[in-house]
Amino acid sequence: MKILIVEDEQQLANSIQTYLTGNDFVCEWAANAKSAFDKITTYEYDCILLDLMLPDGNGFEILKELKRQNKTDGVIIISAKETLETRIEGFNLGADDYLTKPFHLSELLVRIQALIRRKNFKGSNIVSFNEIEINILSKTVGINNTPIDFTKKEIDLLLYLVGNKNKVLSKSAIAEHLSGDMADMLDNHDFVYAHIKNLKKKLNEAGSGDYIKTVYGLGYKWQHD
Amino acid sequence: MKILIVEDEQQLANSIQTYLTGNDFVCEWAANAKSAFDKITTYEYDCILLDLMLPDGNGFEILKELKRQNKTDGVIIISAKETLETRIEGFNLGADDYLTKPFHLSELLVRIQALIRRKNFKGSNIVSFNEIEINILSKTVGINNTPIDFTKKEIDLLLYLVGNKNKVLSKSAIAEHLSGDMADMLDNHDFVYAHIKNLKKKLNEAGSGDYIKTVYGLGYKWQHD
DNA sequence: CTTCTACAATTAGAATTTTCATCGTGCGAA
DNA sequence: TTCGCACGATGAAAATTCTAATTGTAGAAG
Repeated sequence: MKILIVEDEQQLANSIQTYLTGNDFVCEWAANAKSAFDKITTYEYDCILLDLMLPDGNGFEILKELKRQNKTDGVIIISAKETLETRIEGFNLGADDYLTKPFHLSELLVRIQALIRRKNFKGSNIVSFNEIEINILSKTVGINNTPIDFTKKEIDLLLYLVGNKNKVLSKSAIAEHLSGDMADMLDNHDFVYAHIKNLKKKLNEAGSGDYIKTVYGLGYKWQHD
Repeated sequence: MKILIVEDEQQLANSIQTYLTGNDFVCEWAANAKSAFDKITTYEYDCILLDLMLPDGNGFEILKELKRQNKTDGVIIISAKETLETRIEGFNLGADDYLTKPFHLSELLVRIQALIRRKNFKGSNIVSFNEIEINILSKTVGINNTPIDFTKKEIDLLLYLVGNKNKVLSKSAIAEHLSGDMADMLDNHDFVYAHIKNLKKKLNEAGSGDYIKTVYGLGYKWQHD
């Protein structure tokens, strides 16, 4: 895990570096905007800690450049400015997190770890489980190395169930999950029956039967070891 | 805006209260778990600041009670404990945010404001704009007081455009927004054309023409004052 | 001004998602 | 055990979303 620290105060940069190195990260340091520019265009980092106030330029310029290069994933802004505006501008430019100075190093560590977890999950397009292998991007599922086509909603449902294995998920929870953003509550959730049925059917045909259990009155669960 | 401060250190509670009152919030203070219990079952708060370590009980107990009462929306945990575990447990119990002591009061304010914005946006199902009024729940849109039916994706697109008025949104950004979770990048985004066309058509028929401008080579924008 | 190219609009149709009506089944009460 | 009822399953139709093929057009280049 490689981290770039863009920060002009040497004291702070040093203590961050020491702390992170002690937690198995590899750190590099850029003390000004120019140096930061050079590094981000040349190397790849898992995470960039970006101070907004630099001696030779504004951190937002760097953020814009990162956005142009499509590398905003993994940026944590570190700033003493704490107005809502700068915060919002940071997020709009694609930063992932925002930390106001002064902060605890442990707080920083937690956020870096959370960010890397998010990033990895987002980056990897394969989720596998027993004889089942799901490729989220291509919307295909392999069962015992035979490819099966599922629709987007079917994969979504499958992942939701698998991700909560041995836990009962209510019909309304599933409905909310599948329908994405818009909240429901008073809506019709019967389409869940249809998706459950289709998913069960396709799994059966592929030989992966009986993972999905109906729990009468409560919902469904993915049952397994 | 009413805020409950659950915190046993009087010094801290006082300074929070003073600061927030100065920023147009109404504050109440609970110095222990028992008092907090009484208040949350009796009154409604827009936001609850919850210290985890209290003289007569653990803050998690209060959080559980809030969950049981379905009032977890608006809880910010304030704690000196800063392990990943307590943090995760807090989020699992439905807390909205987590702040480690010591913190800046301005940081707290920003978070409260962000939280209340989220909460309001989530709670309200009506978004209105000029002669257009959108009810997210019923998936209906009124234009000049005439109801028009849009599909879910059409409303989604409409809201996305309106929410970014006068900003150009690229085709791929729109595609990503509409398709929900799954990341694309290398995928076909032509379905955006279809939705844009349908939306334009329905808006036109309702007499609200010409808000959506095509910006050649860049995307689309909702143009307005 | 004409041509060329890349992007956008349009249309029809395929695939998916959702709704609706009907039927089957588990579980509690008599 | 049998009945009744609420919940789940099913199949087919309706609605929506997405794809694919075609046509139209803005803007750059000659």
